[in-house]
Amino acid sequence: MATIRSVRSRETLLSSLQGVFLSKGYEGATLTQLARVTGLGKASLYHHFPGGKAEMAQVLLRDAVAQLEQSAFARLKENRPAAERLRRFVDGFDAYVDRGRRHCLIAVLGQGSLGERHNEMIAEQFRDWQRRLAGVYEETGLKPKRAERSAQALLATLYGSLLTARLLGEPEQFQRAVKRQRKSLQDATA
Amino acid sequence: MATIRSVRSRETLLSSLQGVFLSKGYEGATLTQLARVTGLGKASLYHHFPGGKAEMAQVLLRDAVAQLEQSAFARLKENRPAAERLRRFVDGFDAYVDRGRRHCLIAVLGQGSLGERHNEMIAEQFRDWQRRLAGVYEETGLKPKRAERSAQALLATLYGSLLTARLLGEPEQFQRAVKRQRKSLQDATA
DNA sequence: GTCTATACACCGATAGAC
DNA sequence: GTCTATCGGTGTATAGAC
Repeated sequence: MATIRSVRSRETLLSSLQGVFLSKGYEGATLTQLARVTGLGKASLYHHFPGGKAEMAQVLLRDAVAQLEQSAFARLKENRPAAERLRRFVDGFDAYVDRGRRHCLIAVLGQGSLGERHNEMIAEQFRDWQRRLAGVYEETGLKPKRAERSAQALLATLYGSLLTARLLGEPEQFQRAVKRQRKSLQDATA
Repeated sequence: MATIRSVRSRETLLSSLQGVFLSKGYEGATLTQLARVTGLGKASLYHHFPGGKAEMAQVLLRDAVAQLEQSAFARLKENRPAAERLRRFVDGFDAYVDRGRRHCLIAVLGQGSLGERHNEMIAEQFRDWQRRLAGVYEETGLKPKRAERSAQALLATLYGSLLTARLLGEPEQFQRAVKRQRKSLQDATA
């Protein structure tokens, strides 16, 4: 079912769908909009996603987790000094959200009504990410408790500055927050 | 139109409606649900809010701004040392979101599709709040630039830890973040 | 794999009795 | 001020031709 061309097409298809869910949320995204941005008819969407809107969101969610993993969290495993890995993680997150101009689909769908099982999956994923971040903080010399706190604080700062920057309509605020984080990670291990 | 009893009733009415918008978002909240939680028929809701769902959200939004102002930001104007006012602001925010168990309606509706005018109103409100926070930080001895950064960082931390704590289903994470903020505000001016 | 046409439920909203 | 009944519109989803 997946020819070489269709693999690329599927990526652009998913990307178009993602745009709608990002800006409208799960409930706000309608099949009419989803069909329009993809250039397909509604019925054609059901060929690609027999489960309808719920399946689209599910696929996009897994996709977003994979992308964020690849863009950001994978860098925690590189063969570099711990502090440098943390800095590169921050940069990866920065890139994933397009420097504050785009929201994170996981956060968008995680607050919504996609069902308890999905929320639990997202929570599990976040717990894993926090653990891994804490592990790297430990490598920089922090005690476990402090490392855990730093990991939580880092994620909170990234998502929080993304949120407030978007509420304000000023992506620059997010960029400045990222810059500060980079700086503080630099200083901590200078 | 507003007898003494109806004033109290209106508060509980608004509170019920708020619960639906908080958990379902604007698009996700249906008139059927809104009617059910209030114990009224759909048609009766239109007596209280002739503008329908949009008016309910608008009223609730203004209400939330007023509540957050009263619970938290008003404390920045008290006759106390600046650092103590900041600490009391944090505690007020903590109380407003019920120690991390409840989301902030402004953040929920702000990301949504309530129209450009509302988003601009929310952005303006946040800018004002940031300015006022920065002003108090200046009073603690910080230079304007640093004060502005601290204000942005404080709001980002509060909203970010609220977001991540809720994604994780662990309000305790928010409470710990609040505790840390209090502590750092204590140390900064010990 | 995409389309047109359509089913059918539910949405927001209104009419009008009480 | 609340209700029942109902409207028109749109939402998700499907049938079936091509």
